Amino acid sequence: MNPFTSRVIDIIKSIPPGYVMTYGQIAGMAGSPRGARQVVRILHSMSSAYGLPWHRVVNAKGEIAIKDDESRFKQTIYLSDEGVIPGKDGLIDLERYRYVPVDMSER
DNA sequence: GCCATGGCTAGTA
DNA sequence: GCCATGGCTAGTA
Repeated sequence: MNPFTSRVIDIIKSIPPGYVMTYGQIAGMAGSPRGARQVVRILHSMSSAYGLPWHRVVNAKGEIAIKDDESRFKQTIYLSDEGVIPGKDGLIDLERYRYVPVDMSER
C-alpha cells in the first residue's frame, strides 16, 4: 500500500468520537494537500475492510457530503449519537467539532 | 474511469 | 456552477 494511503487510514482511525475532520484536512496532514479526492476514494472503498470511522469525515463546508441516501442518513445518526449536531443552517460547526491533532514535533 | 473535494468566479439581488 | 485535481481495495465467483 502507498504511504499516503496508509497515513490517511491512520489519521482517520485517530479521530475521536464527537469530532470530525474534513477530506482536505486529512489529505494535507497525510502529505498531499491536493489529495482530498483520494481521501474520498479511500473512505469509499476501504472503510469496511479497515473499520474506519467514516462517519467522522465531512467536507470543507461542514456538510455531510455522501451521496447515497441510506449511508447519508446513517452518518447523520452516528454523528448525533456522538454529540455532533448540525446547526440551523444544516452545517456542522467546524470551529467547534473539528479535530485538530497536536503535532508532537512542534512542542 | 472512479470518487463522499475544494476553491474561485460569474451572475444576481 | 465550473473545473483542476490524483492515486488506485471493486466485488456479489
